[in-house]
Amino acid sequence: MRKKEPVTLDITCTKDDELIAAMDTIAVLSGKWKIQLITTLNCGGALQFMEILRIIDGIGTKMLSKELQDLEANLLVKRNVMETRPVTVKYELTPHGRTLERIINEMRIWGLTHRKEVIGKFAES
Amino acid sequence: MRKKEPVTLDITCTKDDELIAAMDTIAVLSGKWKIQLITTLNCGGALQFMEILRIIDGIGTKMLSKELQDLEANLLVKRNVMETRPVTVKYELTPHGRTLERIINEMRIWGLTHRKEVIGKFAES
DNA sequence: GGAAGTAGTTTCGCTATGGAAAGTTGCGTT
DNA sequence: AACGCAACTTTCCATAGCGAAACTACTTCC
Repeated sequence: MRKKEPVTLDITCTKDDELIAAMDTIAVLSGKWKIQLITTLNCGGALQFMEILRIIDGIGTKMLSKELQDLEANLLVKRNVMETRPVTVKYELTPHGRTLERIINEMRIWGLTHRKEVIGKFAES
Repeated sequence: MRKKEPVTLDITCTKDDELIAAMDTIAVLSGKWKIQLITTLNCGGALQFMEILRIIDGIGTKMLSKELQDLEANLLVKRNVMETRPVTVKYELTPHGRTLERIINEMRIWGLTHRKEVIGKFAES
């Protein structure tokens, strides 16, 4: 490959900073179970670990634990240890986590139109 | 792990189908260079392979080639072979590809508020 | 004939992601 | 003392994603 002296485009329509912000959003929602987990908590309210495990078909303890920790680190999910016997833990979306509903809804809508677009062009050929 | 008889939630607030649609959107935009590539084409119009290679700092020929093929398969990018000597190829967003601008913008906005949220809480502690 | 430019593909290797299964800890019940 | 249950963690393994570098194919310029 050639040596590339970085080209500073005169067409600077998106700042680097804003590009990274969009990529951050993707990063937060990436991972096989994130969207499903967020929508489950958005619909079901506060749920226990084992409850989520039974609701989300196919997920295992390791991935559920990891995905919950990811969301917690991003302040999207709150972990509440209940003083029951035996101890149970409830997970719920934070107010910040609930702001994801809007963008996930947008993704849902775009995904549906995309599907129609692709199926449509596929039928043409 | 326990045997899990799949639980059909009475809290059925999101249909499976719609969940998958949102995940499709993530899938289309996943990959290290997708967002940057789409915004580059959205801003720069029709660009040659080598032009993109020089604009997007850090990308290599293999990944650029692959990411362009991914987008083309999803009908988001059109590949135009120009009858120049030597042959050049121009890539540009399709009308469908341009519909991504809206959702990427939403991601950009959410990403910025998310950054403030996380930095804010971090400063608290 | 050799260098250089466009547009890729191929190979090798590393790291990240994700799954299955078993192990851990701390209670409470029988 | 043994079993059960919640909530995890750990280990092992397979696949996927990504990058650097080299290689291919074609053409034009010197």
